[in-house]
Amino acid sequence: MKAKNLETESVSDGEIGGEYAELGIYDVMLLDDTISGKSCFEIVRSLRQKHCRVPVVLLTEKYDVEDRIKGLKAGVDYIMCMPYDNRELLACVDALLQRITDSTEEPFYGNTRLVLASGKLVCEDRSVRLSAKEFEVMRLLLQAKDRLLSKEVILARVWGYDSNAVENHVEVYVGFLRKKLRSIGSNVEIKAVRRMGYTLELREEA
Amino acid sequence: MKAKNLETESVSDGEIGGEYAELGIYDVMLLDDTISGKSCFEIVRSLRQKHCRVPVVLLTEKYDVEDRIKGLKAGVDYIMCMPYDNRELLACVDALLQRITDSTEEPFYGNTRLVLASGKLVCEDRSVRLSAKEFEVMRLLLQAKDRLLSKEVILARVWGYDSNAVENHVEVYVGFLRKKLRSIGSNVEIKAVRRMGYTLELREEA
DNA sequence: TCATTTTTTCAGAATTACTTCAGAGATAAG
DNA sequence: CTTATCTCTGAAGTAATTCTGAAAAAATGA
Repeated sequence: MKAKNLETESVSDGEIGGEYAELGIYDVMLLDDTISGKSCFEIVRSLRQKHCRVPVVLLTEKYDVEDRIKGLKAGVDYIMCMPYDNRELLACVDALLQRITDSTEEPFYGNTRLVLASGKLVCEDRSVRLSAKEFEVMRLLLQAKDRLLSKEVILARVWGYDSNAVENHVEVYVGFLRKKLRSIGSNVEIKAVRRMGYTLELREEA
Repeated sequence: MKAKNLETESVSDGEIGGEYAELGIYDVMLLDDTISGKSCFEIVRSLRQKHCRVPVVLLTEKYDVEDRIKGLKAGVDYIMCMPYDNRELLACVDALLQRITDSTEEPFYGNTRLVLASGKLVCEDRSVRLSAKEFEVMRLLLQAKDRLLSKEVILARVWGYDSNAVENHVEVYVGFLRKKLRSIGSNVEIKAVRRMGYTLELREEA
């Protein structure tokens, strides 16, 4: 599902849905109570534990206060009982999407900031323009802060999970970004963690 | 058997199945009553005596209350009569798997914590990055808490039960981890128990 | 104590993963 | 159409992890 003029994709197995969500390529997740596999609560809880903040709407068969509490505790954003009013669902999805688009804070790390409006990487008084792909990769890294991002996830989010891009693309773009970071005297370093992925670190001063 | 999209492996001899299970590389064990070799009860009892907590589902031919009680006492987690409802079996396996997957909390011991997202071992304000293999071994040890882990089990889970890695690999990696634990001032110690394996302990203060 | 077994440590070798580069293909702008 | 920029590709170079075998140290038991 991407922005408005909602594109959707559905899976019937809860486990797999969870895996998809982790890829971080969706904007909102609708969870049906009657789904097979793990319980909805489990899916959400496990997503949250993995720091996946995708908004989740739970569609449930019956109204049960206990369940609702459980759901919310697990990290569900909104719960709707069937039969639900379609307009409410749409409104709710809109509201949740809003939250994302609203979070237009400029991501930063160390002395370096990514200016979304101009697509530039800024460090004190120096700046450098990023290409579209460079921008996407840099944004992901900045949003992850000091968490580790696997190449798989970066590929899925920047190139799309069904593209035929390979991991070398990520490596090449990380190379571009490193050069640009150096060129503006940033103290941010993109560190490769062998077999695990990439993460940001502050450059050690000599 | 791994998470969902269940991978399975089957053996027809109870004795051997028991040995496999002890390796600790399976998530759930389905035991068929009609199996040859030792009785199911024996297998389970012996596993439990060896502190192997792998969830066991017993599939039994006939409904016999006495047997059921016997099974549960032996340490079986769930009993199903044939012909059983596939959905019940799936639900039950799911629930059991859940117990495992739920332990996605960041494992810790003493003053030391393994941060899954960044792949770092953290102790108060100091931290150190682990390599992929170091990470796996440390995670196992932390998850085991103060239970004993044999080198055989560590090998099977980190290197795979069919790899040709030898016990020295485990010894070497335990060495790496000890050095890193010391480097961040952790009070956790990886203690070797001769002929048995490794376990975590708090370092004695002088 | 001494002999034996098991664990620890180490240094170098092998392997695997990452980095870089040069150039080809695409796409967009002038 | 030409030029410039961005993106992709494959190959070659580089570096870090992982493995290996052997020697040293520690534990066990006679």
